Amino acid sequence: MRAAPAPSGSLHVGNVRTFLYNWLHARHTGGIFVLRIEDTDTSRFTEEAYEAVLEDLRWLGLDWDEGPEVEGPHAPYRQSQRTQLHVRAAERLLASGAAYRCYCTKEELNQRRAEAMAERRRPGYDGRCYRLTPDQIAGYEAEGRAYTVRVHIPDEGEVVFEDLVIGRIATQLDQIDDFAILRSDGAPLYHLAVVVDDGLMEISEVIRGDDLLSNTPKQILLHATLGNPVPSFGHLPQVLGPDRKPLSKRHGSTSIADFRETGYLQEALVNFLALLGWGTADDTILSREELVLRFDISDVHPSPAMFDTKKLDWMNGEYIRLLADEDLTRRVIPFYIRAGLVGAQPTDDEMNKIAAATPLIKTRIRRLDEAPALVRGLFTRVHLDRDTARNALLAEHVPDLFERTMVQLAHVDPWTKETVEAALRGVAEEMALKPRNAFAPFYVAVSGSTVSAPVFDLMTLIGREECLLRLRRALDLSRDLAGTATS
RNA sequence: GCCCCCAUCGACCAGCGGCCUAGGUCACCACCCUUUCAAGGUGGUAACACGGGUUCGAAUCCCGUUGGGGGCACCA
Repeated sequence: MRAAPAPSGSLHVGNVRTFLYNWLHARHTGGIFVLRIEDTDTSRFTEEAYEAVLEDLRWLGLDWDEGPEVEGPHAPYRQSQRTQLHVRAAERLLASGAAYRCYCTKEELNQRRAEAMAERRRPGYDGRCYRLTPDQIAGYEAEGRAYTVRVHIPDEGEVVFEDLVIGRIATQLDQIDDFAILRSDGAPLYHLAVVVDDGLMEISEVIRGDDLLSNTPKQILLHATLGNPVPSFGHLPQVLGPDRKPLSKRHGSTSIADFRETGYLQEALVNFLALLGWGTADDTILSREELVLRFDISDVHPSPAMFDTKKLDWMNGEYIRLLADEDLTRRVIPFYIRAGLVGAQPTDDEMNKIAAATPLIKTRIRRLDEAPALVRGLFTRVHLDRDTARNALLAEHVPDLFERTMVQLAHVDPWTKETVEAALRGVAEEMALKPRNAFAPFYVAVSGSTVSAPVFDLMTLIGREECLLRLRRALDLSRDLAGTATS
């Protein structure tokens, strides 16, 4: 079995899902996975896009057996470098009489299409150049008129194939027009290019988006006239946005690069995407190995699936919790750097804090980019904004609480999480405060927010001196607020 | 306009004629745990689009309706 998904633009949720299903199918069946780049549309496929596609695929861990960089017996693997092969195939079809020259100009075609629409007929090509007499052809040639090359499709009969995910599809030939395979400037068109490449690369299974479903009979016909064995086809339904419309840029960014930047794990993304159109009765979290083992293309849902960010976020959190601390630390560092918490080259002291913070954030983040906010107080003396302070520090007992605690903390020895915690709990008990009232003020004093990593840990990590400083500052602010409030 | 595809909780999947009083997961709600926020635990709300057949029996098969999507290019 050989499969060759062919990205024709930058990687996003939709085409990565297609790519992943190809990959899973190939790995599951022990087949060969070929990567072919369809880069003939230079307006949307630049050299940077090419690099980005390879980088994204590597990041996702979707490796290919033949294709760019690894190469293989069917090189080149970039469609833009294969045009001679396509043109040669077209010439063969022309010579055999399966294809013919069409001298209609674009203007004529557009006009006839408009007329057909107005008369409620099919807007496709009417086949008139197929019926040209030798004299007419000679006339056009003498004029030096440009021509496209079209394949002739008979009106009688039907094309039938068994789609791997949808099932039996039958199409009447009168629904298919004589479509063009070569432009008047000699450039090969899409249908020709894929069919020729699939044939030459001995692709046996074509798994792609269902936007190509209606065009598949054309390609099957082409394969047949070219003398290729016809591959099996499997068409995947669209991925939908939250509004149930096909996912697109309108729905915000769906590019793989952006998911990476936002702190999604490739493991989670792969798992999640695999479940978009396929699934098992019970399990949701499935490792790459389990996916390969259990994935079956014939189990794929024929109906479109909606891309649900909430479930992705949950799953990403699950995968974060599954990581070893060292692994999570390594992955989260770039996010601390980008958030400005530490420099591009963290100091030893910073590295120690980062490592110590990992277990504190592990159950609290769903995306890596959420980490910095939880531990900001570890690295900087966060600003206390007055609204947060007013909510948390204005209560009557706060100044007393802080003062007593500061006295206790001054004597804590050694300075460990246990002793710090004991000091705070001691004061809380002494003042008969509920946990909420006893500890919330410290969160704000130390981290600037009530949403943060656990405060005993933070206090321990920033040290006695810094800790007392921040409490002092919060105490002053608390008194200041109380003063303004009463006056 | 013509052709094709699709249709189970809000979302993703399970279901391939009786195991269905329709199962799992996310989300949502409640409770428990708890130093904030989470994580974790327990429980709960919630669906076979509609109408006809076929059958002893239908979410599962057939037909139609409705709704959604795609295609009909000298785009890919």
